[in-house]
Amino acid sequence: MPTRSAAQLREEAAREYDAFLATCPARQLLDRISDKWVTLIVTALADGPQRYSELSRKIAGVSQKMLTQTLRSLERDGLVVRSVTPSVPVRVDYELTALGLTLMPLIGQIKSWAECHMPEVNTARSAYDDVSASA
Amino acid sequence: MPTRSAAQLREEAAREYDAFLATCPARQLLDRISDKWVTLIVTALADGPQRYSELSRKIAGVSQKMLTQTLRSLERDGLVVRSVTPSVPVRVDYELTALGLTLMPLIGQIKSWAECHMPEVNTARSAYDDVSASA
DNA sequence: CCGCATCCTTAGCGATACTG
DNA sequence: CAGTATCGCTAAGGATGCGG
Repeated sequence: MPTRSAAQLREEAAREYDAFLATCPARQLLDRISDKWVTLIVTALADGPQRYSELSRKIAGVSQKMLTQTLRSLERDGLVVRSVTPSVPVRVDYELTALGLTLMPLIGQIKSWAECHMPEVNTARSAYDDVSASA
Repeated sequence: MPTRSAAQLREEAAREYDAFLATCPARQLLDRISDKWVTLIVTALADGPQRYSELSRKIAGVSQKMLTQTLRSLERDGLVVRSVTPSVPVRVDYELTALGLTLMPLIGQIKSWAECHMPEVNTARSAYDDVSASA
């Protein structure tokens, strides 16, 4: 049992790590989670445990390779657990861990933001492109 | 003046767009903002308007090319405004727009999460690597 | 100071084929 | 079903040099 609470440890971590520094581990972590496949997989898992094939179907356009690769990195970082049911054929489920659950809502907000603000972005793009074209 | 409020428009947009679909515009937008340089630039601009050189210094490890390129895409999407002061030498400032300000806190949370939960991720990685090594 | 253009290298990623 | 392995390409992105 630590002499400091989990919340205190996180405060210390926040002071110790700085993602603006190129060599800081937090920078690397930020690079990983700032990834489109991570975003889509984590939000897909918001609905609860999912089978590999379910994720594959839900996240349109993801290749086997990227799905497996990204799931592995999420598992390694402790955001996702992989559970194998040794039936025939094999059944594999993926689920967010407690840690993954703390990140999920944040990422979910990003996805929602993209969907909600699409019209404004489209407007901005048209305006920008018009000015560029007339130049 | 629209017959529907901005909030209503966003609700409609949320129903219309789905980032899980590969061809949906919201998917492309999500891909863009799920980018490490976007994350760092937007959070850097949280402190208010910044000069190009300030951003360059603050975001360690970013190349001129990526900084300029990412700023341009953010400008096109209406998240950032670029203002030029025609002095000699030229002074260029970047600032979040109203739209950018709505995204900034969400992205800021992601960055904070990475910094705060680094210890837990490190622990998870060690555990994962140990199991892999012993296999 | 700001940033565009060019070259060039790397590695991210998709497609395909094969296994328990 | 749920992967692993290999090939091959494209595009991201760094380095350098020039221009307003």
